[in-house]
Amino acid sequence: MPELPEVETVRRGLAPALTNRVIREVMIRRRRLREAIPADFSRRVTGKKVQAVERRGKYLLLRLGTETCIIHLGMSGVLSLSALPPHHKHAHVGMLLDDERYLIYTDPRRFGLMTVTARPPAAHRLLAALGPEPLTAAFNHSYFRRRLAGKKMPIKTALMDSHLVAGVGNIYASESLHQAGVHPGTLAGRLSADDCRRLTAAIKTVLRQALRAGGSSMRDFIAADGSPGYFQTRWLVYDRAGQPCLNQCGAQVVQLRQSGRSSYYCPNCQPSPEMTGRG
DNA sequence: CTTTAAACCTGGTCGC
DNA sequence: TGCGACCAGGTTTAAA
Repeated sequence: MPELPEVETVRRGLAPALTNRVIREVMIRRRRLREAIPADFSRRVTGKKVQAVERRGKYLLLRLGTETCIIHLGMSGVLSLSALPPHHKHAHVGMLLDDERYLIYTDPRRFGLMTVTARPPAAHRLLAALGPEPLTAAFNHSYFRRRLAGKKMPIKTALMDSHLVAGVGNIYASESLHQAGVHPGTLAGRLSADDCRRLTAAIKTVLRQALRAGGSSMRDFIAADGSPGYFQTRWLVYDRAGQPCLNQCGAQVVQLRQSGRSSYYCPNCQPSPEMTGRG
């Protein structure tokens, strides 16, 4: 479950090692991921120099001059550097660099993706419809409120829509709602202006905190340098059903299911809208 | 149009 | 010990 902070942590870890490296050879051991790796992927990537490692939402972008390699880690994807070619059962792609190291893509659940585009990556179909980056000024409460207006889906579900805002996943959606004091079941279009303001701020704060902790969310997340990335942060509500709210309000964290996903909230700190006079 | 559910996939856990 | 049921997650596609 790499969300924005984890992907950004991977980017920061890999950028110094990959920038100015030339990809000498590409080894594809398994082509079928979320989408099949294109048949001409190896040809288009081999011999190219990595000019920059960028991120958009949860997508990593290896800028290769005329081409850009687009990588998504899905929920179990890991990028690592190795002295050995890919050999692990779920190591699907290896790229031999000109420093004799391999960039290895491992993804047991194969929800990830790897492709290449010659166009500006922002115009690629995977990125074109993404909402604003949550840590930029483009994502602000007036934008947020306008996009939520009239929506009848729960705010938790809306938060996870990458077309609304890019990079927020299941964990940080719950954490942001908790920090903002908004019940996850509140219909998106019924958030007050102040709710939108607090929630916008909470999303930014929660993501920045996780980023500072080095990316926190994956049970099976390994940072680019091989160290576990999740040990520093503790979530206030996520995965804490039945445990006391860490605001020490005396209530226990409640788990509910929304759109097939688990959500967690504190019934005291995040009162349901029916109880606030706004429902 | 909006919203929801199913699909993809593997590995870990839980109950029997 | 084994086995089935279920859960985790991001995103797209299909269905309602």
